[in-house]
Amino acid sequence: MTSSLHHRAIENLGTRIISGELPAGHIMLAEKLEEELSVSRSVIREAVRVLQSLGLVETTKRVGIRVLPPSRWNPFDPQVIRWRLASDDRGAQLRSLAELRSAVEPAAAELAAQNAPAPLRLELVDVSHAMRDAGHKGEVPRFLELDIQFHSLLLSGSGNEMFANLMGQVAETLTGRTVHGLMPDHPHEAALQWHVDVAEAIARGDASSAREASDKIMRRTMSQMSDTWTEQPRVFIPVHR
Amino acid sequence: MTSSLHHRAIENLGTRIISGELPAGHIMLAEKLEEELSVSRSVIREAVRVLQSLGLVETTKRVGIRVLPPSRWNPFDPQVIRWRLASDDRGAQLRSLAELRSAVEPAAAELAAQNAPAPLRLELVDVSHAMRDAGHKGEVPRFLELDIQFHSLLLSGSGNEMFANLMGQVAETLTGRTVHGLMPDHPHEAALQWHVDVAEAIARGDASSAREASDKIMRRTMSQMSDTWTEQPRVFIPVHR
DNA sequence: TGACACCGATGTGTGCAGACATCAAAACTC
DNA sequence: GAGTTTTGATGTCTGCACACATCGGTGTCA
Repeated sequence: MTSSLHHRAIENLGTRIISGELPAGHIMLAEKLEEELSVSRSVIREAVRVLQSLGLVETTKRVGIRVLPPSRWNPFDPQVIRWRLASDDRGAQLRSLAELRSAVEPAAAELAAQNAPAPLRLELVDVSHAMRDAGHKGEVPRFLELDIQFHSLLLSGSGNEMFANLMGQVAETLTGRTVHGLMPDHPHEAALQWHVDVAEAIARGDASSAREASDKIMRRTMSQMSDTWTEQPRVFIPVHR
Repeated sequence: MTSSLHHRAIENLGTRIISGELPAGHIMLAEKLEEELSVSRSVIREAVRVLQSLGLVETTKRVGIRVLPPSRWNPFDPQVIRWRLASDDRGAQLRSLAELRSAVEPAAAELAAQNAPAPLRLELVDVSHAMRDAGHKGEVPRFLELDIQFHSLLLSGSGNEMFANLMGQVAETLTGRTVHGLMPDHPHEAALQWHVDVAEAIARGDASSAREASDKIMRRTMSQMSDTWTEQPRVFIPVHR
């Protein structure tokens, strides 16, 4: 069902808005969109309604469908993130996600040490050991898979559904990092040990150690990635009063 | 346009799903919804599309409109958060937001110290001083207003649009805390000073001090609020493979 | 006789076309 | 300039054709 007309219309407009092809303030008419995409009124209307709920457009009678500025987009929506990752803003989006991750994961580690169910703790330890092995052997694809699983378990184990929801985005950034050759074949030895430290601290319920080790991982990750996006301009969203 | 039929339909179904009145797995028929809400097909269809994009329902031909379990909801969507805050899950939602905030704000403080534009830094210092005054004088409404502004400026100053987007939710939790009488008339003296410390550290570009002071605020806030939600069950979202 | 694969009937979402209602921007009048 | 009318876009309603997943019946084979 991923190629319904409705879905394709959303994809078409969403991509074009976020890429900047349809700039903020640009006005579209439902009728024009109908013929442009060769679909009926209902398809366009339903698509516009979804884009409206994502903060990408607003509709005004007697005017049309107005494209909204980036400050109005919902930056947490998975679709918006995906579109931004596919646009020129890719670097800025990756940086934002990395910053969010590095803030959240240590907190998730702390919470997981306090709340995670026992089986999850055991699995986390297993995965961390397997990561170390795969890292030593230079098994890149297997390492990536374990890496994703490790961080997913960590976020999920926090028992905070917002943290857990970041699993998907984290997986995408980790995959992207590997695919784009930003990962060495043999991960840093200390980083491997930190993953084990996080897992074992969580296993024994040591919240502050878990946070500390996770924080080390995140700080290293950030410093590794930061040179990729030093050129990305930052966006300061005004405080509305 | 906040009371269009479309909007009311979304509101009606969204609240009922998140409140649990329409449980996961429950199946609705578009036709039934039409007569139940006394609106036409197009209104229902557009509303269902939006709920679908929020992860609240899925549609299957020959079956109907199926309500999805909470693990599929987009926990970052402002509407979903609002509906959860209005439901029995209120406590769990507040806890999740507080945990997210306490993870993000220190990171935002660190980033703001590195990146915030100069005028924003100055305003932050002014607001922190005004907060201290209002706190001493026991001016509760003004303090709340300044508190919201302080934390909004902080998040906005990070230059991370995801952090900045949390302004709305933070404002709502701060307001809720005050309205529900969880805030003393005279805020803790140390907490007032910590706000000033954060602002001044940001003003002079001292990232680690800014983070540290912000961390103190967050840890105190968490320990203050934690007794309110100790009974809330945690939800562990399974890791899909 | 029983198990299993096939296949058509059924019901529901998806997509289409056209009409009228509504309402805010724009044009007009005074 | 203030108030009024016109206009043109979205909002809402309705009837229809189509796609297609599910279910139950039918036929085949062991």
